[in-house]
Amino acid sequence: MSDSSDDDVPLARTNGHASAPTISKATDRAMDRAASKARPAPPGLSIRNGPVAYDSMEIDSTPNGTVKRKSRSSIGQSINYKDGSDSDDGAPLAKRQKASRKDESDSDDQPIARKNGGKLPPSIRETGDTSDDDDEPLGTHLAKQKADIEKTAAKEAKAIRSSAAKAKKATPKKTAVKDESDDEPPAKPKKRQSNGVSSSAKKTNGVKKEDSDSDAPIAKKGKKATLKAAAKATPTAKGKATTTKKAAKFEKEESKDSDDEGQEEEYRWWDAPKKEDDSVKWTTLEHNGVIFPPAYEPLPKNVKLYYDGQPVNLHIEAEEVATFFGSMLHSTQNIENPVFCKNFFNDFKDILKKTGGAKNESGSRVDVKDLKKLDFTKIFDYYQDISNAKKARPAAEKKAEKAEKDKLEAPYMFCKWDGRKEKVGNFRVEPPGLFRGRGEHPKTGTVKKRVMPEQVTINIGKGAKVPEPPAGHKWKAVQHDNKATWLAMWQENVNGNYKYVMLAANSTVKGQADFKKFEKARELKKHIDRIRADYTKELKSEVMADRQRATAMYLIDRFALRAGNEKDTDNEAETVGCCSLKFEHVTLQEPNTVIFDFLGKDSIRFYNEVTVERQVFKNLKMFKKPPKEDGDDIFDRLNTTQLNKHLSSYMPGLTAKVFRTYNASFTMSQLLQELEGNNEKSIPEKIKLYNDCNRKVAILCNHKRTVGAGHEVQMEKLGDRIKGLKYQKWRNKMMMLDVDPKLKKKKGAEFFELDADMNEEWVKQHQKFLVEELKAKITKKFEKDNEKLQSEGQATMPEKELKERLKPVAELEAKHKKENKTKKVEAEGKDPSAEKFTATIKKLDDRIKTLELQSADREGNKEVALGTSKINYIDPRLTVVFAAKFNVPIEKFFSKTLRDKFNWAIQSVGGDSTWEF
DNA sequence: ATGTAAACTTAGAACTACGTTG
DNA sequence: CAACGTAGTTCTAAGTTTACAT
Repeated sequence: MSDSSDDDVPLARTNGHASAPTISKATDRAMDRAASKARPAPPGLSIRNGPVAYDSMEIDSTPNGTVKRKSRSSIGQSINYKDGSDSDDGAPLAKRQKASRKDESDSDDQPIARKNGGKLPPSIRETGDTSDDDDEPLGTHLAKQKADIEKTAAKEAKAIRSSAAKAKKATPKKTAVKDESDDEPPAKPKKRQSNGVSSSAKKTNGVKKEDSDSDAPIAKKGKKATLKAAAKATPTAKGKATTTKKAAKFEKEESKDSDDEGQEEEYRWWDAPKKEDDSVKWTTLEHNGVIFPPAYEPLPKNVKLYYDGQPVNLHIEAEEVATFFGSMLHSTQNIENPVFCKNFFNDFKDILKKTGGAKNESGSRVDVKDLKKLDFTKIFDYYQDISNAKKARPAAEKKAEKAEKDKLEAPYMFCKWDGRKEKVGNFRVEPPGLFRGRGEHPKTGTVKKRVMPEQVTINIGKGAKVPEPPAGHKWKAVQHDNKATWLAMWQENVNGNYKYVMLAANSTVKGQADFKKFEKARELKKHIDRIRADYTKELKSEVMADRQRATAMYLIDRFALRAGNEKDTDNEAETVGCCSLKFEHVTLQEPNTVIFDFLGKDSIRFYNEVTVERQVFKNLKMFKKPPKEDGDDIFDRLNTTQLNKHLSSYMPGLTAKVFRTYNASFTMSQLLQELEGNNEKSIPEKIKLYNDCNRKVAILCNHKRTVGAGHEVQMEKLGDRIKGLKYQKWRNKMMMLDVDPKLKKKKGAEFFELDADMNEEWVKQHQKFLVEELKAKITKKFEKDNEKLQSEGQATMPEKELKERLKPVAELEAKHKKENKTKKVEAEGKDPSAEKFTATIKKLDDRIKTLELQSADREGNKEVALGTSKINYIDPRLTVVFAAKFNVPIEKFFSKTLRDKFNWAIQSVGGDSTWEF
């Protein structure tokens, strides 16, 4: 259908080509008819993500003139500013071959030729199973389970939902306890309030006691899990009679009810009744502000920047900028990135201009116009030396300094929030430096300026003492917004982003927010059936916008994509999420395989081959219909606002991101459930099982990490160690034979053969290695002993002694020689026996097994980051329950900080292993 | 409706501490 | 008992979402 760009309905996005506003039945039918007759594979994830090299993209996008967003050659690319030296191939994530995927990419959405008839891509077969309706990212088995569970859950949920809704409607509304309303000036407009500037304007309207709400309708019974704990702690929040406006303001109401016996004792908010209005975050707030980074320390006279071989003098401000670059010469990743260099150099030249330029020794101006002629190595070395010296200092000194630092920071570490001591997260103002944007960030390398107090806004309780700004300075503003949780804020100069000082993860506010997040995800369980049914229907909507929305929801639900806000392409790296997917990010293969390949958040590559429901496939094909081409949006009639608005009609607060939480936690819950029956296993094994589940979730969420350069080497080392053990095992077998030659018959010749992955060549190599190792060990010991003697003022041992000590080395060599020649191994040890050797072999076997396990584990793990999902997506209560059920101490899963962060989960679920997500 | 400021969560890399093990 | 690797922390960039302004 010709050009569709001229339609009445406004487009969600205005770049590039648009799709028609509606889809006629005829169009749909035509697509169906033309479609391949191949039987679609069951929809579902085909766990085929990862591979494919990432080097250049062959198609260099063909920006279609008009577009205002510049479309780059999508993914690929990875500019490889790798470590200079060897710099391999530049593929960022290591080796991976580019999948052949010969791309019928473009052709496929065209005239709908039936292309590869019934041939299914291999990945589809992997998903096996023919159940066609419901499914889940983690394979069909899990999928079915999920479907079942949900069906029932959803049903009862529906009942609960409707009755609950009714009940709610009646009471809580009034509960809102206005109070607010009569306040006059918007003492606290919900948000917005330009940088606190307004603060002054604010009048002291009596912060109408919001307390009153706390005693409102305690209708909410704590969830049952809470009950027993509640009994013990029972805060009786309602007892808070008073609250005469001002009275409560700064007084701790503690005095009254506070069951917080131990003053400082932890506030068990999870046992407390829920507040229905949580927009007010605090009533009193005291803190000490922020710590500014130390002032710049000029370089010593003898350390200079060089230009064109000549040392140059700089104004101190320019010098500081020079050190930003100079101190990171080791970071080839940045230093070799032309964008980084260009941005830095521009900024550097600016500051030079502003500060009088660079001067040579005789004081005349040096025109700095080529970055390549700048030599920072002196600066670099200087900082290296300093850091080395620092590291080398005696422990005591280090400790002292640490203590000093701690003392300095102590006042900032905690704040007083509603009278309780709470930990502050990031009280340090970010130091100046070079902005390190990720991926192809257009601004990477630009100077991030020093933040001055004049840029910092303080948010603090009305009656609290305002922290002193550094001498001679003042704050940008001081405000008292109790609907905000931050203590201080400033705007960074590079991108104009806001930076906030907030509380630490283990604080009450953060904990409550976290709890809320997971509860919301759990609530989604109750609506998911309806949502899915709806979008499934809407996949066929005649309204393009609705059809796109439904399709996007499908992708978000099924494949855990992020929402995908629109980005400012010339000031940010080009990454996408669901709503911002572009033509080139999705490849379609008949009959129903979709290949996603794009850069997501943090420029992390998302590569996934999946099978989808036929209708989804058809829709995507439609959304890619010509004249759309590279650079055009797939969902041109959808944006995240529209999507979220629709979602929230299903459930208050439902947004795209909730699906990720839901999916991750739900999946984890299912996977852990499958672990029932492993109770007898050892603790390490159970941990491993848990981690395996964790890993699957991480893969689902596409949480990656770059594999360190050293990893390859280490894997090899590990492999060698395993082989070494296998070799020892073999030797032991041979020794058995030496003791009792008859065993050969008994056990079969095969038993005594060398492992398949080793040959004589390798053995010789290994023997050499063993010899060297022994030699090194002895020599080292000798030297050490000598050193010791020397320090004690005694005579050192002569070389002769070393020779003597090295005798075993020669013996070992001889032994090897002999063994190689005779093909036999003489039994070692005193009274050797076959039994003894069997025992050692068994031991060796065990070690080999663990090492192999570890090796596989590490390999599988190398580019998957488990932490992110554990910290942000998996409901911690799942882990707590698992730990309890399987008798594994929670420390095995949660580090100290995580235990603090998830204290609410640990406490509220406790030993109760019946809790379910 | 749409654009934008603001606020808060999520994210991987860099740095540091710490337990293991040769 | 140092050296090493990894696990845990810190840092701050990069998302999402909300609500206000227009």
